[in-house]
Amino acid sequence: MPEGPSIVILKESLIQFKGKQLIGVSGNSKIDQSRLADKYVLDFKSWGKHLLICFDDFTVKIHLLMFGSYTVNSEKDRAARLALTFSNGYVNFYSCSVTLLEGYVDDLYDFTSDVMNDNWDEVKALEKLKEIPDALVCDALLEQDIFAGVGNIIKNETLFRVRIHPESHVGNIPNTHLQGLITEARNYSFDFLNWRKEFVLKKHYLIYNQKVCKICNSKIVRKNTGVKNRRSFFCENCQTKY
DNA sequence: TATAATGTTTGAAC
DNA sequence: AGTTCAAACATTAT
Repeated sequence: MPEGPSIVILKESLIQFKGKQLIGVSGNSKIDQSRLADKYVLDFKSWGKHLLICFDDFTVKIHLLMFGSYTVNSEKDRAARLALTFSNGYVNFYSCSVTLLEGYVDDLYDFTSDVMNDNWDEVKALEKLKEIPDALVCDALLEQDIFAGVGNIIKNETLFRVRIHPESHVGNIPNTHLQGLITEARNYSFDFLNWRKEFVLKKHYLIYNQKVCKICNSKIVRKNTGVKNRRSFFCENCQTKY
């Protein structure tokens, strides 16, 4: 569920409730649910892995973390964390993080750092990468302040596509390749989005969870890398370590 | 069945 | 005071 493109799918599934008035709010979330009662949802937005439910003077942030889920117009056999009912249907969120943020969403988020957003700014991303030359690129890609929405699958697939070794130091990667990495992070995220919509994401994995390199047939290395210590899959032969 | 995994925050420990 | 790290949360496929 939880990488950026999946949250875009979630957002799109909620368009039917945009502009609608809440007629029911429940769930075991500890936010002040009375704030939502009878309010109109102005919009549903996403920023990276955050789903944002926008009200006039506050924003509800849903983060699915690793295992969160949701249902639209159906139930799960489990208590909902937050259940929102409208005149034309309802959405339930399960085992997720729910936070109420004061203020309107556009004053709270910088959408230029969301790889899925139309306002994604490659130049800013490059500038931010230049500020962390000592970081490993596997960590940098997971940095939500730079690449909001990129998760571990997108990280691995993007690095393989641009033939960069996950343990490369950011400062050692030539500019043209850094630029290519930034472009591909967004590019692959949209492939991810389209494949996930068609339920064919897994069969398109080139490196993630794979055993053998699809280019050179050599054994793919699986190793936890970086200070974030997340799983990386890479081909020593095809990906350059800078 | 035990394990590990698409993630992030928190607070203790150093 | 800044960093590092384990714990916590919770579900599902293998």
